[in-house]
Amino acid sequence: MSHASILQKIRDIRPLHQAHARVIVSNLSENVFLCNRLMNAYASCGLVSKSQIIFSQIPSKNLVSWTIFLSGLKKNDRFFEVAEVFNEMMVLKIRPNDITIATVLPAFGKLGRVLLGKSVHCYWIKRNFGGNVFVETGLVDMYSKFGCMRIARNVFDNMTVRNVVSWNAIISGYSNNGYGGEALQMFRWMKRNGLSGDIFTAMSLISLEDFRLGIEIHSLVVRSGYENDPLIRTALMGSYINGNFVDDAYRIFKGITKKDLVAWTLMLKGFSKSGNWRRTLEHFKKMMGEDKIALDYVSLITMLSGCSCFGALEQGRGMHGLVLKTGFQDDLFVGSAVIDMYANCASMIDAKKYFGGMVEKDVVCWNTLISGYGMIGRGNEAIDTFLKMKSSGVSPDESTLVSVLCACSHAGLVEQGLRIFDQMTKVWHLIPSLKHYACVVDLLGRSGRINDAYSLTKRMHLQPGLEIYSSLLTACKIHRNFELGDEISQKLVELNPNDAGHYILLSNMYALAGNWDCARMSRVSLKSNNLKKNPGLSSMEINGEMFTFMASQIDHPHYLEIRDFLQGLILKIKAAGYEPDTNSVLLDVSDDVKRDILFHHSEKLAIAFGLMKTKPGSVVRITKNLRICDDCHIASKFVSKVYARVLIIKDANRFHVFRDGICSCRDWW
DNA sequence: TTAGGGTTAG
Repeated sequence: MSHASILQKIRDIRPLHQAHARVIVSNLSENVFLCNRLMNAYASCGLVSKSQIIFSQIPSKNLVSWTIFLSGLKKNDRFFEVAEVFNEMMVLKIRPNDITIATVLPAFGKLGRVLLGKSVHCYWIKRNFGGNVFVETGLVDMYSKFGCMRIARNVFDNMTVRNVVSWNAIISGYSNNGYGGEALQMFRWMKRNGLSGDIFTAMSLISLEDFRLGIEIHSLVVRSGYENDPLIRTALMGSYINGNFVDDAYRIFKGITKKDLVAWTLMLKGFSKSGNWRRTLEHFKKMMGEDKIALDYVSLITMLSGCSCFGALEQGRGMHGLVLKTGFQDDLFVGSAVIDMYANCASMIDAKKYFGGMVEKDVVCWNTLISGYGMIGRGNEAIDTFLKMKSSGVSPDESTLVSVLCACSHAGLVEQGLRIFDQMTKVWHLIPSLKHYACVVDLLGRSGRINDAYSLTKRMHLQPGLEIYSSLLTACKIHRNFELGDEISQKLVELNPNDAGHYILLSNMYALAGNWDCARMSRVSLKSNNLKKNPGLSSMEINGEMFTFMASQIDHPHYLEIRDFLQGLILKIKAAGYEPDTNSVLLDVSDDVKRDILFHHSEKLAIAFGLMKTKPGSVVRITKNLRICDDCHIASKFVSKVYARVLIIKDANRFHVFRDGICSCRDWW
């Protein structure tokens, strides 16, 4: 057999090294044809560096050498280098052919290199002699990854030849971009064209989370013989987790004989998404212990983001340690997850320290740090960080503006926020989105300029949506503007009749206005629509263990000791001047009942438990899933003074740091 | 030429 045909078949490293040695011994190491085959074989074994060395030593590279080198990089997920090498080709005026183009398009899609992708598309149109199903499918896939579904569809519609891969590209494109209906329509159209779909089609359809498709997908999976395919199973798990059916996902997980990293990581997300931190931790320990799974950057990010959501600082520090141990400290994604974890655990010193130690910082890292300062009410430091970011040469993006505006809003820096908004839109030519407008409405509304906020929503070039009206309604509630509040609430309910939050806000507002009939009516419509209010939960981590408290939860394992402690606590803070704010109880009941409800708020249970179980003088950290109520806010200030403790409470919006009778939010929230 | 898990802002 010739050297060439041997090389084509080799897919193992050892025989490949032997064959390579023979090529060298036979004095053939300058033969382009053989070198190309060698490069291909090395890349297929995952040894891109070898392939790179051979490529650099070929004296007269041809187009095939370049294409094989690019394809090796792509096969090994080295997309950034694909773009670099392709650019080099362009500089050297080497003209790519159809195969080269079909090779690089997916890399451009994954990298989000829109301009580069479009210019290659133009080049291909100019020199095209007819259709090419590989290039066209690559284009459909690339534009789908860019989120440009119109262009993707246009390319797809103009294809003269389509295979199952082309159909999969357009179906997954629609599915990944949130167009479930269109994905389904294309699937039906594909079937009418005589194609039944394969495992890729099934994966895209599974991720649609449309359970009505169940039987159809199931039969497709069975027919294609992939019923037990681990990929199909993990896709199903993901779908269940997105739909909040964690136990169903876990059932599938248990049935997988060889569980890989993706399956393990998915369950981490599932447990933490369902609010079960204890189970998340148990799962993680199992994953690290008995199954000895090596962590990668995605699994690290998943755990870090869990610690961040639950405010689990001790566990978070442990994860930080694992980041260093596994060598991911220079990864940008992991970096922003670490910064976010520290920021969400109210430890800005650690967040800033990690940020400072990063070799390279991208826009997400900066944004994370800015919003971290924002959440804790350190608005000036957020603005300062924003200015440093600009002078360091990193361009702000849409999220930067959201982070800065939020920070200004939390700190009451109205003029500064408005100035930055003005500058970003006029000088940086950033087109404001609904989110930006929602931030500005929030900024104006909180400071009492409700009319300015309202007229902005009428002036802007976009149709106001849920976000804008929610911000307005919150402002109406804070500043007791019941008339406008009523008008806005009606709009919110019309826009989304299934959101319990709007009914609650409306009911609370009527209650504040003393209009108990309307308040009751709003709660009745909540019930008649079968909607449930999210229960208020406060949680805290003590010695790495998470404790969760729900309002009036008398069956809590620590209830009796908490109740006794709480009685003493109330007496002590009352002696210091605390008066229960019964207005915070938006129910039409007697003052005695109101006080009883107030004293059993989840925050107060958590505070009592925290004071009992932690060392005197140490910081008590609590995370609440909803906004902290007025009375708990007042009580926390007294507790911080009377017990000489720092209380850090994170609510749905921001942090409140109570120290010596004062809150860091300066009662601005 | 198509594939499952991931970071910021509300």
